[in-house]
Amino acid sequence: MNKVRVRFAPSPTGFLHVGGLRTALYDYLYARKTGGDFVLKIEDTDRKRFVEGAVENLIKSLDFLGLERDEGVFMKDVASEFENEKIVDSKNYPGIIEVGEYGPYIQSEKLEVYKKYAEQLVKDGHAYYCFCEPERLEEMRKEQQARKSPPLYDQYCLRNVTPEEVNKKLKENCLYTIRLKIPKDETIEFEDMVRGKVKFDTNLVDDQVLLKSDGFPTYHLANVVDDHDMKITYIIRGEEWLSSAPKHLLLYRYFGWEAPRFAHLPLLLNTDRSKLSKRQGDVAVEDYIKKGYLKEAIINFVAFLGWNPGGGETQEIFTLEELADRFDFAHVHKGGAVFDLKKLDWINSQWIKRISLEELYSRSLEFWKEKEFYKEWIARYETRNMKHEAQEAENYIKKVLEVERERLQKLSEVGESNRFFFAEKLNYDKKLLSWKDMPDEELRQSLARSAEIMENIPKGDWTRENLEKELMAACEKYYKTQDGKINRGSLLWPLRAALTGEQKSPSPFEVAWVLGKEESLKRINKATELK
RNA sequence: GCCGCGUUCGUCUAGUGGCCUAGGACGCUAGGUUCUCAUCCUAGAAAUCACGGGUUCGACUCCCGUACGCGGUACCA
Repeated sequence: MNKVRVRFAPSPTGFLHVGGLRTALYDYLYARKTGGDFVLKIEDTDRKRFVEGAVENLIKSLDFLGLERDEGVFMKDVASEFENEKIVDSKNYPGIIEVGEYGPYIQSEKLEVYKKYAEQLVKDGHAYYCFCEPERLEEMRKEQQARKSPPLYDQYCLRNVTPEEVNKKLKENCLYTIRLKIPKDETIEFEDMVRGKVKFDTNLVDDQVLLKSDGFPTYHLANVVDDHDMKITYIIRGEEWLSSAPKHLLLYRYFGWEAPRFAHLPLLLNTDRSKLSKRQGDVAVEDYIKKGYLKEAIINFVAFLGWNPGGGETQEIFTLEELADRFDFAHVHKGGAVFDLKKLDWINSQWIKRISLEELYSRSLEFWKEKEFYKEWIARYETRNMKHEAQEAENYIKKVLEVERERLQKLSEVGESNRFFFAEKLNYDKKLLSWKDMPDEELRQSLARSAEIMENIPKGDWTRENLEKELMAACEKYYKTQDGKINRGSLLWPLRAALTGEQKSPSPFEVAWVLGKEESLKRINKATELK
């Protein structure tokens, strides 16, 4: 059996779209699962929609997400990773290389190839030259609409332009296109990997333009030609391509090539069930990264939009490797899936709890750096201008993160609800300190007891565990009621309020641990002096 | 309009003719743990399986039709 070869074929019209990511992901997963090759090619035949920098952006996004490719288009700086492969510089994109023996992997770089194939089709009687002008075509379509008949090219040039006239016009450099001649009265049938048997009546298929008057091929020609050149065995793409599949199948037949298998994926939808669009929220993967979503979460979430591991599996958090291990087309859903942010948020919070503290720190750093309170706090460190201060600041942030991670949904929220960790002084009303309207005297006593306990914990033993142990012991000692219950709030609430100045926060043990002995005692002291 | 594809709790989905008085997850509600918040745990509400006909001893599952949604209908991909 042939090796599985799949490809992701984006057009460089902007950023990586989440729909595109889902397609690329399934490509990647299927290639990994089967031990096949994953190829990246670029479909840049539409010059009107081309966006500068889009190719580079696409590559970087895929790299960032960890969807590694075996072949095709790469950034130049990874050239050294391919030892025994054929590598060429891209003709049209500086800084980009093409790796593999079946290139070019960029459509704009093989224009002559498509032209040659289109002309061969004409020679074989499966395509013809068309000199119709856009205006006539449009009028014709309007008429067909009005007559309620299917909008198809009327084959004017096939019927009325003689071979002699064709030659003459060609010599005169008239603008022309080449159209595919669709046979009449035939049923094109194929087995889609997600939809099963799909049928089309060729009488309703248009004589598609294969070669445009600007010399560029259309998607239909280019796609078929280079999927064949690249020995692609499985075409995984969005459902929007399903209707043009018969044209592609015909092309494979006319060229005498074996057609690959198709898998048409269900669409990603807006909340109103229309095709996912910018209008109703973010569609670029980059936007989600900027909002503080982890790549693991985005991949995890997107993988489950249209696919599931089946068999009563209740676990939903999977790594890329685990997904690759389980992926199959049998469990790809047929219906479109709504992109539900709530679930993404949950998956993201799960991943925030799962990655290492080191990872959490380095990935959240850029978000910290945007916050005013962080900037001010770090500036205070920097004025001290000592080498070890930077390390100290990093350690402090890591402690904050350790305490904060279980309540974080997105990286962008980092520190937001715990600004007291970074404040020079707290602003709060004295009333906040009091637990259930406790009298002043009792409050003073409560804070004094906390302070005393903490004084007695040596700096070296300043851990969350020790703080909790000692403070809890004090609760039992001082605040046990007659019926044996322990009124922990009497000690813990004033302490926590003094430490944070907030109604809600992490526990006093955690806060004191992060703050350190000195700062904790200072804050308790300040609270005591409040009027 | 024409062609194609689809349709199970609000959302993602399990389900491949009897295990389904339809299961899980998110979200929601209630309770528990708890000094507060979050986490965590437990419970609950939530789908007449789009609708109507068949086929079958038996259908969410197969067939036909209808409705609705979406996609395509370009010298865009």
